[in-house]
Amino acid sequence: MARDKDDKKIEAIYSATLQIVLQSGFSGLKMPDIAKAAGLATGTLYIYFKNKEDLVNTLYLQLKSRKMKGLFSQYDPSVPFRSCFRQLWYAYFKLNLVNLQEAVFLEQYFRSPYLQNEVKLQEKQLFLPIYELLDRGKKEQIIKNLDSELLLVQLTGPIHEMTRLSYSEDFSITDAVLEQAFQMAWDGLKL
Amino acid sequence: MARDKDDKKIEAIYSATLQIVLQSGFSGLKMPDIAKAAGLATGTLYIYFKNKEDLVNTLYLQLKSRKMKGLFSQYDPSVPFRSCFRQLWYAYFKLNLVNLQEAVFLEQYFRSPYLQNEVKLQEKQLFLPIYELLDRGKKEQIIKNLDSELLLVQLTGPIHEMTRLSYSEDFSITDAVLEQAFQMAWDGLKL
DNA sequence: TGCATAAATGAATAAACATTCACTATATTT
DNA sequence: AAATATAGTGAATGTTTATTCATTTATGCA
Repeated sequence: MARDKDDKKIEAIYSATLQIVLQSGFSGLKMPDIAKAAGLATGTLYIYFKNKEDLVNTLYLQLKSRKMKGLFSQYDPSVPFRSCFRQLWYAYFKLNLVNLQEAVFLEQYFRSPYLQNEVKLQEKQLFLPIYELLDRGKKEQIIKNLDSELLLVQLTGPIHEMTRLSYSEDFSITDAVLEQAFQMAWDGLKL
Repeated sequence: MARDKDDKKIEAIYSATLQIVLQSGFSGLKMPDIAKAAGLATGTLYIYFKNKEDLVNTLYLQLKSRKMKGLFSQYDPSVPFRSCFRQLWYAYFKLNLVNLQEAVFLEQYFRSPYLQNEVKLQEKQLFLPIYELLDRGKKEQIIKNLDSELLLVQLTGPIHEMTRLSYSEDFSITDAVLEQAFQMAWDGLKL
């Protein structure tokens, strides 16, 4: 045999891609730029990925699986409703905030020509445990008895928005701010 | 003189651009496609706009001014706080929903290489009357005394999210749903 | 240590795309 | 109705960007 492929290089490519997408969107994403930012030659990208589309789609799947892990790794549906809710809210928030790059990539991916239709459907399953939790809260008469889609929008919207804000502005998200945001989310949903 | 430039053509170009950005994002925006969708020859685009960048930036300014008008045309700060608030919330919602295409364009524009730095600053002024309204609500002890940035996030986030949802899913936004969404927003903010 | 094999390189090529331009069509003016 | 000035056209051109490939470099194995 000979040299092995290098996992660190793959990570470097992913990281470079996310960085560029954050700065310039998908329309600013160029293979030579990715290579440069990853400290590689252009051709090297084609050893690890068949082409640009493959790179983008593989990265998407990668992020999705990380997202899954981050969101539900600590989740325990057996504790009281409000604790569940709080745990998931914080997990979702941190997921988005800590990895703004990834959040922006996903946002852009979903409006790009790379998006495959099947992917769209898969995405919904990711939130299945959350839908279940909301149903439970309605049954236990703790939260408003509204369409789960609407409730979810109310929950994720401010988080996504805040994530965006935290990057462009100098709005620092302290623990206190976080708790205030959670309180507003809760007040909006609770009966 | 001779033929006049045709305002309908400019509108067709704008409309085609918005449509494509909605479907494929900025990275899917190609001059030949714009021309085709607008029912024009490629070259015609260059009669109305210097180049692609000019087209995109001009459209941005256009949308921004429409947004301004739509948001504040009915606004009357002399009525009671909750009425003001409700009026602006609905106005902002309709603005986003009715013109999903425009909302997506703006979202993408702000992550594109076309974004000029000055534009970023101007954008904030657009919301000045809203900041004032929030300050008033805090002073009158009607809403929570939190950072306006945070309050705004809580308000606009779900609206943006819902707008996105309304396109991709078959989630129909009836008057009842709208009122539920408003109620949640209000419950989140009120003291 | 040296051979075999695959990774890595980056200049060369191909493909995609923005832009131009020689030409045509049409409206306005006299 | 002819003259003319400008809009409109789309194939041709130039530029940017994705991809390939001949060559070099590094690694694992005998």
